[in-house]
Amino acid sequence: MTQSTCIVWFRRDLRVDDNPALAKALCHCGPVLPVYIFAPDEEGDWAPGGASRWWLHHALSSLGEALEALGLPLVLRHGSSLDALRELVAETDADAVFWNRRYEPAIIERDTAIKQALKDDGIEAWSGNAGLIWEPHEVSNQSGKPFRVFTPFWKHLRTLPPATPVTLPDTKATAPDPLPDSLALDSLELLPTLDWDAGFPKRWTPTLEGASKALHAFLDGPVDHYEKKRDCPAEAGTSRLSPYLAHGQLGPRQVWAAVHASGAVDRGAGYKYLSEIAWREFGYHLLVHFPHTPFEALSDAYRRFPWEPDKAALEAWRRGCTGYPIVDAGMRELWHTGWMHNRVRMVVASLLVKHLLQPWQDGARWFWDTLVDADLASNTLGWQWSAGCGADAAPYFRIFNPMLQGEKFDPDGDYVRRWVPELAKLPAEHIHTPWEAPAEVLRKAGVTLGESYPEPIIGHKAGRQRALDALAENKTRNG
DNA sequence: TTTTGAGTTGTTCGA
DNA sequence: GTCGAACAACTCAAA
Repeated sequence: MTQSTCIVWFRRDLRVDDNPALAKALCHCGPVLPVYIFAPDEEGDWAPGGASRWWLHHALSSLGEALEALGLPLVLRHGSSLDALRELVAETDADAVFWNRRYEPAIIERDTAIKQALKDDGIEAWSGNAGLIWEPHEVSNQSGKPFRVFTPFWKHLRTLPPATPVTLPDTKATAPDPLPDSLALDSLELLPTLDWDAGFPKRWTPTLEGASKALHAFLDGPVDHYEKKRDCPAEAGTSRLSPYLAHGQLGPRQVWAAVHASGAVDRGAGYKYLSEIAWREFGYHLLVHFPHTPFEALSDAYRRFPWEPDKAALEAWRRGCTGYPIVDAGMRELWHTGWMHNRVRMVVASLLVKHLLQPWQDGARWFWDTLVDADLASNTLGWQWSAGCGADAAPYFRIFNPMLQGEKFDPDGDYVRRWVPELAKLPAEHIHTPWEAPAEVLRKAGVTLGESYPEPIIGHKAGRQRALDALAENKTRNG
């Protein structure tokens, strides 16, 4: 007698190792059908942005190869997830669908409905955990409430055993016969039509092999100097694992275990990095417990903040034409590589929401569209933190001084030179403040302010004061 | 029960 | 030049 097929529905867990849904399916005895369904309309206004889709294309290609090696071709579908799953159930006579959970509010709602619908059809529907070390509903403070401050959250996590990676069973699986039709990857049209992504392949290897190499390259060296060098954008001091984590080519459990196995924690280093993994967990904790936060401030006091939306200011920021070199370098790094160094993300965010008084949601949306590591939980947490309106927010008076940040963290100006070539010939002394450079220095460097490079979009002192005034005004309004 | 201290990522000002 | 204080309001846990 033939066994029924089990469908593995891949989503943001585009890997073979440490994949509970795949592992469970391989224990199921019957044929296994891996499927990915591209359903951007179901993402609740957070369909993958352009950079994320570019990565997704390559991640799917890589996953397809890895599954092929197991003898399980990946089937691609497009459109309604429930319809596609039902079609595949019918085509393969499947009796089970397994997947790994996602935590975005719209996806939780969709998946809950799909699970019920499949059960009503008489199909076993099961979801596992591939995306987090500690799931949001397992974690609460002593009052039984969700945490709103990182440090107690992190202290609490350290009292809990971390989930460990799942290993695949040593069983051979077969694909269903006949195999259902698959769309061609290209037909999903995930790659940009204009030539915007030209610089991405130079920076990234968006494959499973690339994920593994990036993890080990980080653990073989940079992790030991992470605490100091992670703030210097000109250096490769950070892990650069975020896009692999965002697409599930690496799971946080794997990263956690690898950091420990590398001995970095025992050497005293590594701990700071693990706390960054915990920040990712904190982002998901907040997203699940406060599901309105991708759209609205967590803090009630910021719901009617006197933002001053200004299309021209927003556009200057997006294009990297604010006249603040460190900010413009960051925005251009983002555009050209789909990624921005974390220190610089804070600086550009501070300028947008404080000096320019633009709604943080506009910045979050631009990051969403342009980051290869776009992740709703981390993006929301980061922007609400910068705007001061979220959990464990930056204090209102923390208004970054873009010149000081540049001088502190890019002292030689190498980061600015790399991404703002029109300033490349300025000496380090003036590279973060070109408007204060003597005329002769500017002339020699070939810089004409207002022509080859803009004047600051707003003076630092004036922008800072306007932000403080808006914050005072907000306090009067709300409270 | 109430109080107290501390909290990712900073800047400015005045001594 | 360096250094400490001040810049809210609220969360959380320990005392």
